Amino acid sequence: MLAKSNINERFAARIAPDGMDAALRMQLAAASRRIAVEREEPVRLDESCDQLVYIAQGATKLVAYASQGREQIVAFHFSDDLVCVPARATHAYSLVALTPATLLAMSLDKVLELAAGDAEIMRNLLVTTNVSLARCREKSITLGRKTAPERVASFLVTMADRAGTREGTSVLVPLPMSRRDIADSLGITIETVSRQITRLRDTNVIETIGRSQIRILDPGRLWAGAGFLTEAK
Amino acid sequence: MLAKSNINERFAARIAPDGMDAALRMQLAAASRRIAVEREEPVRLDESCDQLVYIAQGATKLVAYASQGREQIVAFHFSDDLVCVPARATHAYSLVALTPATLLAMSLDKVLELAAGDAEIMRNLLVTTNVSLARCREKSITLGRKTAPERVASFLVTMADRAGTREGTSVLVPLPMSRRDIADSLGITIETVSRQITRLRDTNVIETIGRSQIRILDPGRLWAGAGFLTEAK
DNA sequence: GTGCCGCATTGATCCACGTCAATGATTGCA
DNA sequence: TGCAATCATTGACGTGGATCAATGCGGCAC
Repeated sequence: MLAKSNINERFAARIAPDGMDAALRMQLAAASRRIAVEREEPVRLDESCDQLVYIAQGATKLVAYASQGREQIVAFHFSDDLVCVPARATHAYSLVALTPATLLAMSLDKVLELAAGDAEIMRNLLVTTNVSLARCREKSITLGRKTAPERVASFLVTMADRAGTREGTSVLVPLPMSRRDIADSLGITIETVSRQITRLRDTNVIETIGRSQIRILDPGRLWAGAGFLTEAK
Repeated sequence: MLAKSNINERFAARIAPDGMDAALRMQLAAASRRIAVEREEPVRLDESCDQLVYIAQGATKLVAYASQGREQIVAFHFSDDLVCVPARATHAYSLVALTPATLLAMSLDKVLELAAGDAEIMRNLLVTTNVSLARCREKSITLGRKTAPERVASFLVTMADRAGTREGTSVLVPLPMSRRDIADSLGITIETVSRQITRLRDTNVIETIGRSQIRILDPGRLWAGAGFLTEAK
C-alpha cells in the first residue's frame, strides 16, 4: 500500500515531469483525496463536476450506464494513468477497480484553477486527454462498425500493445478483467467473447493460460482479423 | 467567403478569448493553412501527425475507416468548433465537409510548441478536448449498448441540444447531414434510420420538414426512448 | 413550372449475434 | 488436497437489424 505523500509525489511527477513548485504541490495535495478500493469496488466520487483521478496503483474500468442495467465500459486504466471521470451527463459514469487499487481523486476544475499559471502542467493534461480521446475514437469504430470476431481481435491487439510482453514471435498478454468486462467493453455478450476466443485458440492464433492470460502465437493473423485500415480508402 | 486575416482573428479569439500577443498571433497565422472545401469534399491534411482544425464556417464530419469500405462518423462539427484530426493509427481518419466550409488547419504539435508558454491557450485547448472526449464517450454508449430506436432518439436529442431552436413546447432541428451520415454516425444502416424516423413520425413524436429538418413535437417521449440513465444504478 | 436525378422510404428475406439453458473449468479457501 | 462458488464455455433456438430489391419523393437545373 502506498503512503499518501508518495502518491502525491508520483502524481506531481506525472503532470509535471520537469518538477513542480513546492507551493503548488501542497495546494494540489490539499485539493486531492487518496482513495483505496478493492476489486470490483466502485470509487465514490463527486458527480457534480468532472473528476480527475490518478491511478497510483492497480487497474480500473470507467463504466457508463444506460437504462435497464446496461453497462458500457468506456476505458480501462492502469498504473500511472490519468483519467477524467465525467460529471453526470445523459448517462451516469463510475470508476470501478479491476484489482485492488490506490487512487488520487480531485476536481478537474480545481486543478485547472490551481495550475492556471503553469503552461507545462496544462500541456501535459492536454496531451493525456488527447490520448484518451484518440483511444475513445478508435473504440467508436470498433463499437459502430465491426463484427464480433473483429471486436475481439481488436481488443487483444490493443491489450497486447498496452500491456503485452514480447516472447520471440509471440506476445504474452495479461487480461486483468473478466469476460464480462471484455464483453461490456466491446458491446457484445460474454458468450460471444467466449466463442471468439475459442475460435482463435482452435485456429492456433492464440493460446489461453488460465482465465486471465493469453499468448498471441500469430500476431499477424490476429491483426489481419481485426478489421483495421491504416491507409486512406 | 471569409478572408484569411479574419479567419486568423476568429481562431485567435477562440483559443484566447482574453486576447493574444501579436507576435504569437503572427506565428500561429504562419503555421496554419486556410482551406476552403465543397460539400462532401475531404479536407487534405498531413496524416503524419495530429492536426488541429478550426471550423471557421460550415459543418464537417470526422470519418474513420475500417476495412471493406466501412465508415464510422466519429463526430460532427459546426462553426467555431475546434477538432483534432488524429494521425494515422490503426484506422485512417479524414475530415469531410457537410456544407461548403472554410477551415484553418495546422499541426497540433506546432501549436503546442508555439503556445508552450501560454497557460491560458493550453487551458482552452484542454477544455475543448475534454468536451470532445465527453461527447465521444456518450457516443460509445450509444454504439455499444443501444437498440436502433434508442440510437436514433439519442441522435435527435443531441442534435436538438447542439443546434435546435425552441418553438414553445416543440423544437426545430436542422439536419445538415444525409441519412447515410446519420447511419454512419450511429453504426446502423440508412434503411434502419429511415424506418425509425417513420416510426417516430407515425407516433407523433416528431414531424419531418423536407429531408433536412425535423420538428420534435414531444421532447419528453423522445427523451424517454433514448435509453438515457442520469442517476447511478 | 417541369423534368430529372439522387436520396429516402418501404417491403421481403436472411443471418449474426443475443438469449436461454446446461455443463465444465478455475480459483480461493478450508 | 478437496470442496464450493464463481466464472467460462458450449449448445439450441429466437430475433433485431442487415441485406437485397423496388418504389417514392424532394430539390435543383433549366
